[in-house]
Amino acid sequence: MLTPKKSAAGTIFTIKKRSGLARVGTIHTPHGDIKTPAFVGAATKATVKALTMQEMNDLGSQAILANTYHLILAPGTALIKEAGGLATFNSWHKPTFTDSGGFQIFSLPDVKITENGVKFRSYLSGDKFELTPEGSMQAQWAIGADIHMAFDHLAKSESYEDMRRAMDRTHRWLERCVAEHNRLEHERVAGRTRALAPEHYLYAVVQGGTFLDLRAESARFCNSVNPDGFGIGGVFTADGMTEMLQTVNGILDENKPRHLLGMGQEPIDLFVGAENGCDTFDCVGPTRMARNGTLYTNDGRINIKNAKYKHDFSPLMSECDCECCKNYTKAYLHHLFKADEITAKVLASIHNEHFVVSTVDKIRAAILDDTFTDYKTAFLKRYYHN
RNA sequence: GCUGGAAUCGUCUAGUGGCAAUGACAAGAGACUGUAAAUCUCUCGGCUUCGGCCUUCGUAGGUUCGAGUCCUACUUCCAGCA
Repeated sequence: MLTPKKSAAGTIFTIKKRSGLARVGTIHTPHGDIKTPAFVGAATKATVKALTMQEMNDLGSQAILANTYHLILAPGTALIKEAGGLATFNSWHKPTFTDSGGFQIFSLPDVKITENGVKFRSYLSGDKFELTPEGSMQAQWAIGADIHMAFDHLAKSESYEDMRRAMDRTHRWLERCVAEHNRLEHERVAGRTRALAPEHYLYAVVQGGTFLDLRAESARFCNSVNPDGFGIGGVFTADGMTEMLQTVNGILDENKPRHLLGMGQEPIDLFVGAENGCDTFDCVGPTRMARNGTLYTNDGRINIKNAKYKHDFSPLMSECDCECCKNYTKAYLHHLFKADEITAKVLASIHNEHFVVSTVDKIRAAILDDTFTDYKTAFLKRYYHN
Protein backbone atom coordinates (compact mmCIF):
# COMPACT_ATOMS: atom_id res chain seq x y z
CA MET A 1 0.00 0.00 0.00
CA LEU A 2 1.26 3.43 -0.89
CA THR A 3 2.30 5.61 2.03
CA PRO A 4 -0.46 8.22 2.52
CA LYS A 5 0.75 11.68 1.69
CA LYS A 6 -0.34 15.24 1.53
CA SER A 7 0.93 18.02 -0.69
CA ALA A 8 2.18 21.28 0.69
CA ALA A 9 -1.19 22.71 -0.22
CA GLY A 10 -3.10 19.96 1.53
CA THR A 11 -4.39 16.85 -0.15
CA ILE A 12 -3.35 16.08 -3.70
CA PHE A 13 -6.85 16.62 -5.01
CA THR A 14 -9.58 18.92 -3.89
CA ILE A 15 -13.03 18.76 -5.40
CA LYS A 16 -14.97 21.96 -5.85
CA LYS A 17 -18.12 20.61 -7.40
CA ARG A 18 -19.69 17.32 -8.38
CA SER A 19 -22.37 16.60 -10.91
CA GLY A 20 -23.12 12.92 -11.20
CA LEU A 21 -19.79 11.26 -11.84
CA ALA A 22 -18.37 14.50 -13.23
CA ARG A 23 -16.40 16.78 -11.01
CA VAL A 24 -14.50 20.04 -11.02
CA GLY A 25 -11.42 20.12 -8.87
CA THR A 26 -7.77 20.99 -8.46
CA ILE A 27 -4.75 18.71 -8.50
CA HIS A 28 -2.03 20.15 -6.29
CA THR A 29 1.51 19.32 -7.39
CA PRO A 30 4.96 20.56 -6.38
CA HIS A 31 5.01 22.54 -9.62
CA GLY A 32 1.61 24.11 -9.11
CA ASP A 33 -2.06 23.38 -9.49
CA ILE A 34 -4.05 21.84 -12.31
CA LYS A 35 -7.65 22.94 -12.52
CA THR A 36 -9.65 19.96 -13.66
CA PRO A 37 -10.99 18.67 -15.91
CA ALA A 38 -7.88 19.51 -17.92
CA PHE A 39 -6.22 18.41 -21.13
CA VAL A 40 -2.57 17.55 -20.65
CA GLY A 41 -0.26 18.09 -23.61
CA ALA A 42 1.65 15.10 -24.93
CA ALA A 43 5.35 15.92 -24.66
CA THR A 44 6.69 12.44 -25.30
CA LYS A 45 10.35 13.32 -25.71
CA ALA A 46 10.15 16.22 -23.25
CA THR A 47 8.80 18.47 -25.93
CA VAL A 48 5.41 19.02 -27.48
CA LYS A 49 6.29 18.46 -31.11
CA ALA A 50 6.56 21.70 -33.09
CA LEU A 51 5.85 23.87 -30.05
CA THR A 52 7.96 25.71 -27.51
CA MET A 53 7.02 25.59 -23.86
CA GLN A 54 6.31 29.32 -24.07
CA GLU A 55 3.78 28.63 -26.83
CA MET A 56 2.25 25.83 -24.77
CA ASN A 57 1.93 28.18 -21.84
CA ASP A 58 0.43 30.93 -23.98
CA LEU A 59 -2.19 28.65 -25.51
CA GLY A 60 -3.42 27.83 -22.01
CA SER A 61 -1.93 24.43 -21.28
CA GLN A 62 -1.71 23.59 -17.59
CA ALA A 63 0.39 20.45 -17.69
CA ILE A 64 2.36 18.18 -19.99
CA LEU A 65 3.05 14.45 -20.10
CA ALA A 66 6.41 12.99 -21.10
CA ASN A 67 7.29 9.37 -21.75
CA THR A 68 9.71 7.35 -19.67
CA TYR A 69 10.54 4.92 -22.47
CA HIS A 70 11.57 7.67 -24.86
CA LEU A 71 13.55 9.57 -22.26
CA ILE A 72 15.45 6.44 -21.23
CA LEU A 73 16.57 6.05 -24.84
CA ALA A 74 17.42 9.71 -25.24
CA PRO A 75 18.80 11.70 -23.58
CA GLY A 76 18.80 9.24 -20.68
CA THR A 77 17.18 9.74 -17.31
CA ALA A 78 20.49 10.53 -15.59
CA LEU A 79 20.93 13.56 -17.82
CA ILE A 80 17.46 14.86 -16.97
CA LYS A 81 18.21 14.39 -13.29
CA GLU A 82 21.52 16.20 -13.76
CA ALA A 83 19.62 19.05 -15.42
CA GLY A 84 17.47 19.39 -12.34
CA GLY A 85 14.49 17.37 -13.47
CA LEU A 86 12.10 17.49 -16.38
CA ALA A 87 10.52 20.86 -15.58
CA THR A 88 13.89 22.56 -15.33
CA PHE A 89 15.37 20.70 -18.28
CA ASN A 90 12.66 21.70 -20.73
CA SER A 91 11.71 24.95 -19.03
CA TRP A 92 8.11 23.97 -18.40
CA HIS A 93 7.69 25.35 -14.91
CA LYS A 94 4.28 23.86 -14.35
CA PRO A 95 2.95 20.41 -13.50
CA THR A 96 4.32 17.40 -15.36
CA PHE A 97 3.31 13.78 -15.77
CA THR A 98 5.33 10.85 -17.02
CA ASP A 99 3.91 7.80 -18.66
CA SER A 100 5.60 4.63 -17.51
CA GLY A 101 6.64 3.14 -20.84
CA GLY A 102 3.95 0.50 -20.54
CA PHE A 103 2.21 1.65 -23.68
CA GLN A 104 5.41 1.17 -25.71
CA ILE A 105 5.45 -2.51 -24.80
CA PHE A 106 2.13 -2.67 -26.51
CA SER A 107 2.83 -0.48 -29.51
CA LEU A 108 6.39 -1.39 -30.46
CA PRO A 109 7.44 -4.41 -32.49
CA ASP A 110 10.10 -6.82 -31.24
CA VAL A 111 9.79 -6.54 -27.50
CA LYS A 112 10.22 -9.53 -25.21
CA ILE A 113 7.80 -9.55 -22.31
CA THR A 114 8.41 -11.67 -19.24
CA GLU A 115 7.01 -11.55 -15.74
CA ASN A 116 10.02 -9.54 -14.69
CA GLY A 117 9.55 -6.84 -17.30
CA VAL A 118 10.22 -6.00 -20.90
CA LYS A 119 13.37 -6.38 -22.98
CA PHE A 120 13.86 -4.35 -26.10
CA ARG A 121 16.55 -2.86 -28.26
CA SER A 122 16.97 0.85 -28.71
CA TYR A 123 15.82 1.86 -32.16
CA LEU A 124 18.40 4.64 -31.88
CA SER A 125 21.54 2.76 -30.88
CA GLY A 126 20.64 -0.93 -31.03
CA ASP A 127 21.60 -1.22 -27.35
CA LYS A 128 19.69 -3.71 -25.22
CA PHE A 129 17.40 -2.38 -22.52
CA GLU A 130 15.22 -3.97 -19.90
CA LEU A 131 12.36 -2.07 -18.35
CA THR A 132 10.82 -3.45 -15.19
CA PRO A 133 8.28 -2.02 -12.76
CA GLU A 134 11.13 -1.05 -10.44
CA GLY A 135 13.17 0.34 -13.32
CA SER A 136 10.24 2.43 -14.53
CA MET A 137 9.78 3.87 -11.05
CA GLN A 138 13.48 4.68 -10.76
CA ALA A 139 13.47 6.26 -14.19
CA GLN A 140 10.42 8.35 -13.40
CA TRP A 141 11.97 9.52 -10.16
CA ALA A 142 15.10 10.51 -12.04
CA ILE A 143 13.05 12.35 -14.64
CA GLY A 144 11.28 13.99 -11.74
CA ALA A 145 7.78 14.56 -13.04
CA ASP A 146 5.13 15.40 -10.48
CA ILE A 147 2.83 12.54 -11.38
CA HIS A 148 4.09 9.08 -12.32
CA MET A 149 2.21 6.23 -13.94
CA ALA A 150 2.53 2.65 -12.76
CA PHE A 151 4.18 0.32 -15.28
CA ASP A 152 1.30 -1.52 -16.87
CA HIS A 153 0.74 -4.16 -19.51
CA LEU A 154 -1.72 -3.72 -22.34
CA ALA A 155 -3.22 -6.81 -23.92
CA LYS A 156 -2.07 -7.83 -27.38
CA SER A 157 -5.58 -8.85 -28.42
CA GLU A 158 -9.16 -8.09 -27.50
CA SER A 159 -9.81 -11.62 -26.24
CA TYR A 160 -11.00 -12.06 -22.69
CA GLU A 161 -8.12 -14.40 -21.90
CA ASP A 162 -5.49 -11.94 -23.11
CA MET A 163 -7.20 -9.09 -21.29
CA ARG A 164 -7.26 -11.02 -18.04
CA ARG A 165 -3.63 -12.05 -18.40
CA ALA A 166 -2.57 -8.48 -19.10
CA MET A 167 -4.66 -7.15 -16.24
CA ASP A 168 -3.36 -9.68 -13.74
CA ARG A 169 0.19 -8.88 -14.73
CA THR A 170 -0.58 -5.16 -14.49
CA HIS A 171 -1.76 -5.76 -10.92
CA ARG A 172 1.33 -7.76 -9.97
CA TRP A 173 3.49 -5.07 -11.50
CA LEU A 174 1.48 -2.40 -9.67
CA GLU A 175 2.41 -3.94 -6.34
CA ARG A 176 6.07 -3.84 -7.35
CA CYS A 177 5.68 -0.23 -8.53
CA VAL A 178 4.18 0.77 -5.19
CA ALA A 179 6.93 -1.00 -3.24
CA GLU A 180 9.64 0.67 -5.28
CA HIS A 181 7.93 4.06 -5.11
CA ASN A 182 7.75 3.75 -1.31
CA ARG A 183 11.39 2.69 -1.13
CA LEU A 184 12.42 5.73 -3.17
CA GLU A 185 10.29 7.98 -0.98
CA HIS A 186 11.75 6.57 2.23
CA GLU A 187 15.22 7.03 0.79
CA ARG A 188 14.40 10.63 0.00
CA VAL A 189 13.19 11.50 3.48
CA ALA A 190 15.73 9.38 5.34
CA GLY A 191 17.45 11.27 8.13
CA ARG A 192 15.04 14.18 8.05
CA THR A 193 13.46 15.04 11.34
CA ARG A 194 10.51 16.83 9.73
CA ALA A 195 8.24 15.31 7.13
CA LEU A 196 8.87 16.62 3.67
CA ALA A 197 6.14 17.53 1.25
CA PRO A 198 5.92 14.79 -1.36
CA GLU A 199 7.79 15.33 -4.58
CA HIS A 200 6.20 12.68 -6.72
CA TYR A 201 2.79 11.08 -6.93
CA LEU A 202 2.01 7.63 -8.25
CA TYR A 203 -1.07 6.75 -10.26
CA ALA A 204 -2.23 3.15 -10.48
CA VAL A 205 -3.38 2.16 -13.97
CA VAL A 206 -6.68 0.39 -14.50
CA GLN A 207 -6.81 -2.20 -17.29
CA GLY A 208 -9.40 -4.74 -18.38
CA GLY A 209 -10.24 -3.70 -21.92
CA THR A 210 -13.88 -3.69 -22.87
CA PHE A 211 -14.86 -6.27 -20.24
CA LEU A 212 -16.75 -4.59 -17.44
CA ASP A 213 -16.10 -7.36 -14.92
CA LEU A 214 -12.36 -7.08 -15.53
CA ARG A 215 -12.53 -3.30 -15.34
CA ALA A 216 -14.37 -3.51 -12.02
CA GLU A 217 -11.85 -5.99 -10.68
CA SER A 218 -8.98 -3.80 -11.82
CA ALA A 219 -10.51 -0.69 -10.27
CA ARG A 220 -10.93 -2.47 -6.94
CA PHE A 221 -7.36 -3.71 -7.07
CA CYS A 222 -6.05 -0.23 -7.86
CA ASN A 223 -7.98 1.17 -4.88
CA SER A 224 -6.46 -1.49 -2.66
CA VAL A 225 -2.91 -0.21 -3.04
CA ASN A 226 -3.94 3.32 -2.04
CA PRO A 227 -2.27 5.21 -4.89
CA ASP A 228 -2.28 8.99 -5.21
CA GLY A 229 -4.49 8.81 -8.26
CA PHE A 230 -5.47 6.64 -11.16
CA GLY A 231 -4.73 6.19 -14.81
CA ILE A 232 -7.34 4.52 -16.95
CA GLY A 233 -5.55 2.71 -19.74
CA GLY A 234 -6.19 0.53 -22.72
CA VAL A 235 -8.97 2.69 -24.13
CA PHE A 236 -8.99 3.18 -27.90
CA THR A 237 -12.37 4.41 -29.02
CA ALA A 238 -15.38 6.16 -27.54
CA ASP A 239 -17.46 3.03 -28.22
CA GLY A 240 -18.42 1.53 -24.92
CA MET A 241 -16.40 4.12 -23.05
CA THR A 242 -19.40 5.47 -21.13
CA GLU A 243 -20.27 2.11 -19.57
CA MET A 244 -16.61 1.34 -18.91
CA LEU A 245 -16.00 4.67 -17.19
CA GLN A 246 -19.19 4.43 -15.19
CA THR A 247 -18.07 1.04 -13.95
CA VAL A 248 -14.50 2.07 -13.20
CA ASN A 249 -15.15 5.52 -11.80
CA GLY A 250 -18.03 4.20 -9.75
CA ILE A 251 -15.44 2.09 -7.91
CA LEU A 252 -12.27 4.21 -7.87
CA ASP A 253 -11.76 6.31 -4.75
CA GLU A 254 -13.68 9.44 -5.63
CA ASN A 255 -11.32 11.70 -3.72
CA LYS A 256 -8.38 10.95 -6.00
CA PRO A 257 -7.70 12.28 -9.48
CA ARG A 258 -8.23 10.10 -12.55
CA HIS A 259 -6.34 10.40 -15.79
CA LEU A 260 -7.78 8.94 -18.99
CA LEU A 261 -4.69 7.75 -20.80
CA GLY A 262 -4.31 8.53 -24.47
CA MET A 263 -7.83 9.68 -25.23
CA GLY A 264 -8.81 13.05 -26.66
CA GLN A 265 -8.28 13.07 -30.38
CA GLU A 266 -12.03 13.11 -30.87
CA PRO A 267 -13.76 15.89 -28.91
CA ILE A 268 -16.48 13.44 -27.91
CA ASP A 269 -13.85 11.55 -25.91
CA LEU A 270 -13.33 14.63 -23.74
CA PHE A 271 -17.04 15.14 -23.11
CA VAL A 272 -17.69 11.49 -22.33
CA GLY A 273 -14.57 11.30 -20.19
CA ALA A 274 -15.33 14.38 -18.10
CA GLU A 275 -19.01 13.54 -17.82
CA ASN A 276 -18.10 10.16 -16.41
CA GLY A 277 -15.58 11.23 -13.84
CA CYS A 278 -12.21 11.66 -15.55
CA ASP A 279 -10.17 14.65 -14.45
CA THR A 280 -7.29 14.79 -16.91
CA PHE A 281 -6.63 13.62 -20.46
CA ASP A 282 -3.64 13.33 -22.73
CA CYS A 283 -3.52 12.55 -26.40
CA VAL A 284 -1.03 12.80 -29.25
CA GLY A 285 -3.83 13.16 -31.76
CA PRO A 286 -4.24 16.94 -31.73
CA THR A 287 -0.59 17.70 -32.41
CA ARG A 288 -0.06 14.77 -34.77
CA MET A 289 -3.08 15.68 -36.83
CA ALA A 290 -1.94 19.30 -36.81
CA ARG A 291 1.42 18.36 -38.30
CA ASN A 292 -0.44 16.43 -40.99
CA GLY A 293 -2.76 19.31 -41.85
CA THR A 294 -5.96 18.19 -40.12
CA LEU A 295 -7.35 21.00 -38.00
CA TYR A 296 -10.20 21.23 -35.55
CA THR A 297 -13.01 23.69 -36.03
CA ASN A 298 -16.32 23.97 -34.19
CA ASP A 299 -17.93 22.59 -37.35
CA GLY A 300 -15.73 19.49 -37.47
CA ARG A 301 -12.21 18.85 -38.59
CA ILE A 302 -10.87 20.06 -41.89
CA ASN A 303 -7.83 19.30 -44.00
CA ILE A 304 -6.25 22.68 -44.58
CA LYS A 305 -4.27 21.24 -47.53
CA ASN A 306 -7.48 20.83 -49.54
CA ALA A 307 -7.56 22.98 -52.68
CA LYS A 308 -10.77 24.68 -51.56
CA TYR A 309 -8.83 26.68 -48.96
CA LYS A 310 -6.38 28.20 -51.41
CA HIS A 311 -8.37 31.42 -51.72
CA ASP A 312 -10.07 31.33 -48.32
CA PHE A 313 -8.93 34.49 -46.58
CA SER A 314 -11.01 33.94 -43.46
CA PRO A 315 -9.55 32.76 -40.17
CA LEU A 316 -9.55 29.05 -39.45
CA MET A 317 -12.04 29.62 -36.65
CA SER A 318 -13.46 33.07 -36.10
CA GLU A 319 -14.48 32.16 -32.54
CA CYS A 320 -10.99 31.00 -31.62
CA ASP A 321 -8.57 33.25 -29.77
CA CYS A 322 -5.40 31.27 -30.40
CA GLU A 323 -2.36 32.92 -31.98
CA CYS A 324 -3.05 31.13 -35.26
CA CYS A 325 -6.68 32.16 -35.61
CA LYS A 326 -6.17 35.72 -34.38
CA ASN A 327 -3.45 36.46 -36.92
CA TYR A 328 -3.63 34.20 -39.97
CA THR A 329 -6.01 33.11 -42.69
CA LYS A 330 -6.86 29.66 -44.03
CA ALA A 331 -5.28 30.65 -47.35
CA TYR A 332 -2.02 31.44 -45.57
CA LEU A 333 -2.07 28.18 -43.61
CA HIS A 334 -2.86 26.34 -46.85
CA HIS A 335 0.11 27.98 -48.50
CA LEU A 336 2.44 27.13 -45.59
CA PHE A 337 1.42 23.49 -45.72
CA LYS A 338 1.73 23.25 -49.50
CA ALA A 339 5.13 24.91 -49.29
CA ASP A 340 6.10 22.49 -46.49
CA GLU A 341 7.15 25.32 -44.23
CA ILE A 342 7.90 24.52 -40.57
CA THR A 343 5.60 27.35 -39.52
CA ALA A 344 2.64 25.42 -40.90
CA LYS A 345 3.13 22.72 -38.29
CA VAL A 346 3.77 25.28 -35.55
CA LEU A 347 0.61 27.29 -36.19
CA ALA A 348 -1.50 24.20 -36.74
CA SER A 349 -0.21 22.65 -33.52
CA ILE A 350 -0.92 25.85 -31.60
CA HIS A 351 -4.47 25.83 -32.87
CA ASN A 352 -5.25 22.14 -32.33
CA GLU A 353 -3.67 22.04 -28.91
CA HIS A 354 -5.50 25.20 -27.92
CA PHE A 355 -8.72 23.75 -29.27
CA VAL A 356 -8.64 20.68 -27.04
CA VAL A 357 -7.25 22.53 -24.02
CA SER A 358 -9.90 25.22 -24.25
CA THR A 359 -12.66 22.72 -24.97
CA VAL A 360 -11.88 20.96 -21.69
CA ASP A 361 -11.61 24.35 -19.96
CA LYS A 362 -15.12 25.09 -21.20
CA ILE A 363 -16.30 21.71 -19.98
CA ARG A 364 -15.00 22.66 -16.52
CA ALA A 365 -16.81 25.98 -16.64
CA ALA A 366 -20.00 24.31 -17.84
CA ILE A 367 -19.95 21.78 -15.00
CA LEU A 368 -19.58 24.67 -12.56
CA ASP A 369 -22.46 26.51 -14.23
CA ASP A 370 -24.69 23.45 -14.42
CA THR A 371 -24.76 23.91 -18.19
CA PHE A 372 -22.68 20.87 -19.10
CA THR A 373 -25.45 18.95 -20.84
CA ASP A 374 -26.43 21.95 -22.96
CA TYR A 375 -22.82 22.65 -23.85
CA LYS A 376 -22.14 19.02 -24.73
CA THR A 377 -25.26 18.70 -26.86
CA ALA A 378 -24.64 21.92 -28.74
CA PHE A 379 -20.94 21.22 -29.25
CA LEU A 380 -21.33 17.67 -30.48
CA LYS A 381 -24.28 18.51 -32.72
CA ARG A 382 -22.29 21.21 -34.45
CA TYR A 383 -18.98 19.34 -34.57
CA TYR A 384 -20.34 16.02 -35.82
CA HIS A 385 -23.22 17.48 -37.84
CA ASN A 386 -25.86 15.33 -36.25
C1' G B 1 26.23 26.75 -93.00
C1' C B 2 28.47 21.84 -91.58
C1' U B 3 28.85 17.68 -87.99
C1' G B 4 26.95 15.26 -83.98
C1' G B 5 23.05 14.74 -80.10
C1' A B 6 18.09 15.35 -78.24
C1' A B 7 12.45 15.87 -78.38
C1' U B 8 7.94 10.75 -73.57
C1' C B 9 1.59 12.27 -69.11
C1' G B 10 2.17 19.89 -65.27
C1' U B 11 7.98 19.29 -64.49
C1' C B 12 12.29 16.17 -64.62
C1' U B 13 12.88 11.18 -66.04
C1' A B 14 12.93 5.30 -67.46
C1' G B 15 12.24 3.00 -71.79
C1' U B 16 16.31 0.20 -77.92
C1' G B 17 10.44 -4.16 -81.66
C1' G B 18 4.79 -6.60 -77.86
C1' C B 19 3.56 -0.49 -73.74
C1' A B 20 -1.48 3.35 -71.61
C1' A B 21 4.26 3.32 -71.14
C1' U B 22 9.10 3.58 -65.31
C1' G B 23 10.53 6.52 -61.16
C1' A B 24 10.62 11.15 -58.61
C1' C B 25 8.35 15.75 -57.85
C1' A B 26 3.96 18.49 -58.39
C1' A B 27 -1.34 17.89 -58.07
C1' G B 28 -6.08 15.61 -55.89
C1' A B 29 -8.06 12.99 -51.65
C1' G B 30 -7.99 10.01 -47.16
C1' A B 31 -6.05 8.13 -42.42
C1' C B 32 -3.97 9.33 -37.68
C1' U B 33 -6.36 8.49 -29.92
C1' G B 34 -0.80 6.93 -22.97
C1' U B 35 3.90 9.51 -30.66
C1' A B 36 10.15 4.70 -33.52
C1' A B 37 4.43 9.57 -37.12
C1' A B 38 7.80 16.30 -40.23
C1' U B 39 4.33 9.70 -40.94
C1' C B 40 1.35 6.39 -43.85
C1' U B 41 -2.36 5.06 -47.77
C1' C B 42 -4.99 5.79 -52.33
C1' U B 43 -5.73 8.44 -57.16
C1' C B 44 -3.13 10.74 -61.00
C1' G B 45 -4.57 10.24 -70.54
C1' G B 46 -10.16 9.89 -71.66
C1' C B 47 -14.57 6.90 -71.43
C1' U B 48 -16.66 2.58 -69.12
C1' U B 49 -22.75 -1.68 -68.33
C1' C B 50 -15.55 -2.58 -64.90
C1' G B 51 -15.30 -6.90 -69.47
C1' G B 52 -13.09 -3.64 -71.82
C1' C B 53 -13.07 0.50 -75.51
C1' C B 54 -10.68 4.93 -77.40
C1' U B 55 -6.56 8.44 -77.87
C1' U B 56 -1.30 8.98 -76.64
C1' C B 57 5.91 9.40 -76.52
C1' G B 58 7.75 16.96 -81.58
C1' U B 59 5.18 16.76 -86.95
C1' A B 60 4.30 13.91 -91.47
C1' G B 61 5.22 9.60 -93.98
C1' G B 62 7.41 4.57 -94.23
C1' U B 63 9.20 -0.64 -92.70
C1' U B 64 6.72 -4.47 -89.61
C1' C B 65 1.75 -9.16 -87.57
C1' G B 66 3.15 -5.28 -84.11
C1' A B 67 6.77 1.20 -83.58
C1' G B 68 7.99 5.50 -77.91
C1' U B 69 11.72 2.17 -79.79
C1' C B 70 13.93 0.97 -86.83
C1' C B 71 14.03 4.20 -91.68
C1' U B 72 13.06 9.10 -94.40
C1' A B 73 11.82 14.19 -94.43
C1' C B 74 10.54 18.36 -91.73
C1' U B 75 10.27 21.45 -87.08
C1' U B 76 12.49 22.96 -82.59
C1' C B 77 16.39 22.76 -79.06
C1' C B 78 21.57 21.62 -77.39
C1' A B 79 26.90 20.96 -78.29
C1' G B 80 31.23 21.36 -81.40
C1' C B 81 33.33 23.39 -85.91
C1' A B 82 32.96 27.44 -89.27
